[in-house]
Amino acid sequence: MSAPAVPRRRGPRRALTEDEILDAALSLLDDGGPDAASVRGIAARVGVAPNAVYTYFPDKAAVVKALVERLLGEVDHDVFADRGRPWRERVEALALDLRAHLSAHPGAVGLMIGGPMDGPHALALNERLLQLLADAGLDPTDGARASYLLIVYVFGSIALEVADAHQPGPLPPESERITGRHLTFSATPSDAFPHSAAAARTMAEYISTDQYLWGLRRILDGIVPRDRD
Amino acid sequence: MSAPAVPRRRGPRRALTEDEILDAALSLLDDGGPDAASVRGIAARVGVAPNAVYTYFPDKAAVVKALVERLLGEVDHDVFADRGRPWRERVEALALDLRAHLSAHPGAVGLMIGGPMDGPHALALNERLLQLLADAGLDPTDGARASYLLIVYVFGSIALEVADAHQPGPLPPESERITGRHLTFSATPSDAFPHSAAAARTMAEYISTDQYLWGLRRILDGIVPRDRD
DNA sequence: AAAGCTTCCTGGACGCTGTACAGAATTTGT
DNA sequence: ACAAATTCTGTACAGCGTCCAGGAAGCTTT
Repeated sequence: MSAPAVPRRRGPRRALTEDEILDAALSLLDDGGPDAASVRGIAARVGVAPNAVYTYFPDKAAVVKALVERLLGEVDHDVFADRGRPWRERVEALALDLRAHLSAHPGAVGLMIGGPMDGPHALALNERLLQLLADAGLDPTDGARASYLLIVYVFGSIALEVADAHQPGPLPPESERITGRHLTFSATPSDAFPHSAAAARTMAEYISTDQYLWGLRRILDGIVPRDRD
Repeated sequence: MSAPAVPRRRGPRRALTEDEILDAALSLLDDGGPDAASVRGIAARVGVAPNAVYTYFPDKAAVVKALVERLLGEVDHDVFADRGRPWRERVEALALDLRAHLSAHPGAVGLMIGGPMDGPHALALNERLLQLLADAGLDPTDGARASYLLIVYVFGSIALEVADAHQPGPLPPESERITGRHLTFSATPSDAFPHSAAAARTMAEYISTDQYLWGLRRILDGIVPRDRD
């Protein structure tokens, strides 16, 4: 049973696997941003000639697509599929999980929203979200609409967050980025932009987890109004 | 008074203006997507040698930045600044205006969210949105948070919408894109993805103006709860 | 065991990219 | 008239994605 049972095809053994290529691409992406994840760079990292990559993927776009799929797959755990918990908690868990996974790879976020997310893992994610909103009592149409609203919010937030980083490489800690933004916004001229100048502190925190959750909860309130007292 | 009064600097007259370069860049972007908007392409379009572009902008990133700023500026009209109208209407007008302007240039959307939007026109947009939400009765902190929530939604929606286009060039009509998506989603296996298969119609309409407004209204409801009857 | 077919990887090349450098041409200030 | 400043061109370099031809490796058939 340990035998792969796969009828080995002809020709020399492969020196690599698709996964090793994706590993290399991701680590280059993390270190040096999108420009660093070149076919030549990937090949050098795994120790083959540049064009050997084309044995595993038809072109660079396919590498990117596979990488995006893999990152989406990492999230597909059932952290938020526990149907015993309140549905709001489950949505928040999913949203936080996605943000944590994706902002760990800032260079990949641009690639993700640069093309349609129509792979199997994206579909699986959508399915779970639809299930979750059905559990919340939404009818199928509203559930689907709400699902997309949430997806737009989550990916939009993450995209704007990583776009705020001024250089490639891993994101600095949140507090550091907020401090930097605060320094920038403090220079806002209060005569031309009075509201902006007054809101500098809050604007510095646009990229914070607090703002992320605040916005998410406003959306959930809009989807399923809470009781007022 | 028609005299520019600008003490012409030395050297030969400039053959172009910054705006002509941005025009060329935008039209290339519209026709052939991001790849087509190369420095060489721009230079050829305006009839100069490639490196002449560097007389007007320090590098390509500066061209992109200026182009993004210009597109944001086109929206800065006071369509939504009419403080006599209900604030919800004004937000919807802004959101629709932004979507119309930006999705007219799909190739530019990726460039827009690829970097921080911190130019003067972006700031002006933020200022007006803050003003609008202050008019709605929100306190400064909630107003700023709500402002960012709306920005995330608008730009996230547009980004996902243009990412759904499978080829460069202008977006096909909405109805056409929805039909194409419906064809795709109709193939969803209903055993593995029951909710998705059942919601295929709604999912095809994710990129529609209806869905866009539906999501926007849910967000507005979440920000300022409507009275229930 | 030998021959043949299939597959993998390499060296080299092509056309493209952004951009740096040197020089010729043009206009202004002295 | 001369000097200084500015613009644009020609050329070049390194890097990019990708294609092609060819040698090496290994399974399949004879």
